[in-house]
Amino acid sequence: MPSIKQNKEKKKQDFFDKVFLIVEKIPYGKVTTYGAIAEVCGIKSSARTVGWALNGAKDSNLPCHRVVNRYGALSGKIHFGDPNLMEDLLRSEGVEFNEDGCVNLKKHLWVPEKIFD
DNA sequence: TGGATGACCTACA
DNA sequence: CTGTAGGCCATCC
Repeated sequence: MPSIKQNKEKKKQDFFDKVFLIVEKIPYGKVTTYGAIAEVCGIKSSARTVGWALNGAKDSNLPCHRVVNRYGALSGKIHFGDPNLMEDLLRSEGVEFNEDGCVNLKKHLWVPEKIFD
């Protein structure tokens, strides 16, 4: 029986590709959230999967340091190798932090466009 | 095929 | 506020 399994391979590549494109579009001095990316990717209910995608993105040239959680906390800083690297990069871009070490989403939150509309 | 993992989010006590 | 629980989707073994 004929099977078209190659379509499956393409799908996962598509998902990663979406996340890569969005993160790559994050402007200077701005940050976005996993939920926002997930929504644009079409998996709004699974911000978790977005983080997983970034897990592979950290090996890429993507500014993963501009991706934070809902509260603006640097939840993924540990995966940068140096926990201080993420904060230092954002501060270097003019991003402000709160006492809790969270990004001031009020001023630096950036929502990606639905490029897949 | 299915359990385990993951840089999350929301809700409830 | 903290802890617990469920969900959600993709990947690995």
